[in-house]
Amino acid sequence: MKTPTDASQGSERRLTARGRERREQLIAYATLRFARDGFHPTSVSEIVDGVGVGKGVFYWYFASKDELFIEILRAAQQDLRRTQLKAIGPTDDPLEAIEAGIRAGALWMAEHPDLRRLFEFARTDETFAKVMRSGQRQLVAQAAQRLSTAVEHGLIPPRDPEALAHAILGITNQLTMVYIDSAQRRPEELADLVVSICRNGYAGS
Amino acid sequence: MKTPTDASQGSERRLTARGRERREQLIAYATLRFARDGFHPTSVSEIVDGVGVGKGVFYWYFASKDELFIEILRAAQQDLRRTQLKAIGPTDDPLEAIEAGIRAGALWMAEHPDLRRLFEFARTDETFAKVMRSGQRQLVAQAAQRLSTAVEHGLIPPRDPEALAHAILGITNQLTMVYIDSAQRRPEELADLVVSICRNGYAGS
DNA sequence: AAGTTGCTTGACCGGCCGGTCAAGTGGGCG
DNA sequence: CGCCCACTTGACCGGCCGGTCAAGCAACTT
Repeated sequence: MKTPTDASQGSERRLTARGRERREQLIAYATLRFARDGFHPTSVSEIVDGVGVGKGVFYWYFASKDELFIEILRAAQQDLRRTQLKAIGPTDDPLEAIEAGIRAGALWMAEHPDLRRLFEFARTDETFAKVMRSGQRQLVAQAAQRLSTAVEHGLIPPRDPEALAHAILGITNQLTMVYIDSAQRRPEELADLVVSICRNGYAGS
Repeated sequence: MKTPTDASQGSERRLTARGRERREQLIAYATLRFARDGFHPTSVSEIVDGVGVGKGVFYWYFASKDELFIEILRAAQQDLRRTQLKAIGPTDDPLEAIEAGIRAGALWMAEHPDLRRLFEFARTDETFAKVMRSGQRQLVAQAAQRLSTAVEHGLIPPRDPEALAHAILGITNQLTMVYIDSAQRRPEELADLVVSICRNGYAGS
């Protein structure tokens, strides 16, 4: 939060290898607890107890409980976006790119249930909603770009690309929740389903 | 709310007209605050202060903060379901029924932003998630029923009706969030968009 | 050896939390 | 009129919250 150019990292302190390790340990355990019990119900004391360190350790690495949470969110959003871009690769076919993007998104959601739960909560809390909106805007922009290209090439009927991108997001989130958390299907199965419904709706061919 | 068949209510108190009014007042104000500031960050003290009564009044009408929240959720879910059923009416045409259901759902979401926000939070908190799952199951069952009928009549291609119902829910939630909360479009505009995307996906005719 | 700095400890702080309760208050009804 | 009871009050409770800090420890550098 000190370097004006770096938006995502606290990186205010010089850390040794041991320090970086401790930091990651705290992040990992906090992610687990926030996902399982919720952000507000999980206290800082519980986190440090769970890791087996004193309370001061937490405030050595993070300015506050909120800041830790925001860092978890930012890192997860970045990972999702990068995973999606990598999965698409350098394709020329817009339709193929769209499908690959949807599939990668669904797979990421399926494989990161904890982070998904954090996302869902964060959207409902005004303190974190703006972080979520920022990340979601980038994700939607990526997808809308590809959809727009497909419209220009006449590959799909003309429709608001942003609306479609949001719809894809909504389908992915909802179906992941149902088919991964409740019914415990395989991620690939989920991805196929999401792609199919996104493409065709309920009346499509 | 008093009928013994209603599983949501426990031992009720005999309320006078004045009592019922006070109760509704507390529910209304709590809904407002929970939606604006979140459930955990809003204290019981803030609620009674906002209404202008002593703290004991709250616990005269509600057993706990959690119970009040659950009652708000149950009532809202019921209202959504009833609104949807009423909007569909006694139609014979399955496709028409599906579209009317989607439209009514989207309109309800657009017209009840506070309750929508409560729903979103409640899904992320284990204490309330089971209430939400129960309500959502009923909503999805209603929709899946209609979709299933449409498949049987050969009006739409065969696909898992439950998956479609969940997809519709996901699209509705996501697009409402974007087009009502952020961009402030008219509810009817949103409803049209949701119906169109649900029916056709991104590649549909 | 002495100094520097990264890291750790855990008692402590003021404040707020959800919830309780003994003591009223007041409106309707016999 | 007098009583009952639905309703209201607000001080109070034990407990936990996020966050602080003086002090100690450990691993390098000089």
